[in-house]
Amino acid sequence: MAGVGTPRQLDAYPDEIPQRIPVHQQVYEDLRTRILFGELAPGQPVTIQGLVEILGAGMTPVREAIRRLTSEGALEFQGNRRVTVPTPDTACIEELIFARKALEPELARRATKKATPAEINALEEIDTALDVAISLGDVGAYLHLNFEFHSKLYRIADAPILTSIVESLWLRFGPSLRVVCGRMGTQNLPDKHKETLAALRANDGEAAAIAIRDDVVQGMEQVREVLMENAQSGEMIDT
Amino acid sequence: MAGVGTPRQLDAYPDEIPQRIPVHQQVYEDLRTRILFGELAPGQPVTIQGLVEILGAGMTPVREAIRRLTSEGALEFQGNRRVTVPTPDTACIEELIFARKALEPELARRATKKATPAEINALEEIDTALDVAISLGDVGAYLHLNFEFHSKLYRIADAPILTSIVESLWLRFGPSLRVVCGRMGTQNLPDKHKETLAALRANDGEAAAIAIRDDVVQGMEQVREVLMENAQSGEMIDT
DNA sequence: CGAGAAAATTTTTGATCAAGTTTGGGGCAT
DNA sequence: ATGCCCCAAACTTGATCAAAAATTTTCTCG
Repeated sequence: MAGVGTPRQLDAYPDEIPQRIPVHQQVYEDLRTRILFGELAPGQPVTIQGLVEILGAGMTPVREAIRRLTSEGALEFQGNRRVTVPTPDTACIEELIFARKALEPELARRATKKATPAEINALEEIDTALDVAISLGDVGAYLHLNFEFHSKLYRIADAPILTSIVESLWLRFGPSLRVVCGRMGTQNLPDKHKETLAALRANDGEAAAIAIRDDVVQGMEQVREVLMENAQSGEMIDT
Repeated sequence: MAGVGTPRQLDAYPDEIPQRIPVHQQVYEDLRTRILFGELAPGQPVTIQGLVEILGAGMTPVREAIRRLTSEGALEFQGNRRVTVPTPDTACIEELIFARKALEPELARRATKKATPAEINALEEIDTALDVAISLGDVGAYLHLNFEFHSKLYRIADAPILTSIVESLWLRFGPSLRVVCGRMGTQNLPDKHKETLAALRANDGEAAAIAIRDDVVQGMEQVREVLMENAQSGEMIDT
């Protein structure tokens, strides 16, 4: 169906800007989003031909997207030719915590120096929407908005290399975040966004760094807890 | 004197079971090595069809390798469909210095806890070969051995995520390292490998962390200097 | 009449797809 | 449980189409 007729335009958006986004890029973004927000569960196998069918794309673009995501740690070679969404173990979580604590406070520091009032307001809007999502128990919206808050902060920091590293870390624990929410709901998910916003407004880089560090630690602690529960119950089924 | 410095030989036996390494993997490793050791200069364009001809591989595997390396920051999209070896600017070097200082000392700390005497001896052997390469002015051997020293240290640390991040940082400044050597030779390239080895032997994680941090800072300072010289002379030609 | 710029043509390169080949693994028989 | 066979999925290639760069041509103006 998707390949029939004029190959000029993909069927989704008929009258958009002629900004030809390549198929491999579209597939990459689609898959990345799905992984980041837990639409693909940890351990789930990802096949090339499966994606070819689902997405209606050719084999080469799908292949490229998978390689890219594998490179970023969002997918994992499972030995022989097989690719899955990785299931992080305790040691991985340890590493993720260390890396996030080492890098994200610096991004907050840099963001503090560069943020304009308009940008801070935009961040606050996201955080307000986030509170709504939490009170409604809307897990999908929570995950999207939480990532958007941090992602926007990184973009303000204007540090492309650090940002790309940190976002690749998000891809590694993203699938686990939905598991966390499934386990403990959205109610018990405290964050330090208010403190971060206050520090940005006060132009206090150190306070922002501390707020983000606390936010990271809190979040990752919960991932660690749920992961260890899963590991215990998983051992009874597996092996 | 490459004989001493190349313990890397993969398969000494031509008709052994070939372990079927996929072409896309081979292309990836080949290209990665070339970038890491400066065989491709910063700014140099990298074309798919060029690689297809040079490497004698199909189009799809080459494409996959390029996507992977782009993802790791070893290559860069240059606007419209074109890919080049990136030329880092001052801001990039700043970020690289920060990230390396934030992550590599921790790898040294972890390596100290895990290193066996045999592993430390292997590291020392590499460092000895490195000294030989320096005294001979063999830039290629120097670059390979220097990377091998650090890479082996990371592997001892047994932290796959941190290691993959740090190695992707190496890919970003690798091309510049050869420029550094071309500018100032191998004589004035001090390192802290002796101090690192001593700390490993003394099982002193903090000392190892400090030694590696100093090594990183020294190395990156030189990259920064050469980069700034190049930026000045480049401005006169450009525009 | 010549020089420079804009337009058209050629050429090079990137993007996508579909077909052929190989391989790992699950299922079935022993 | 073990070993063989078949199939589905991965790997690879080459062809085809589109887009951008390079080159040539042509037109206009001084």
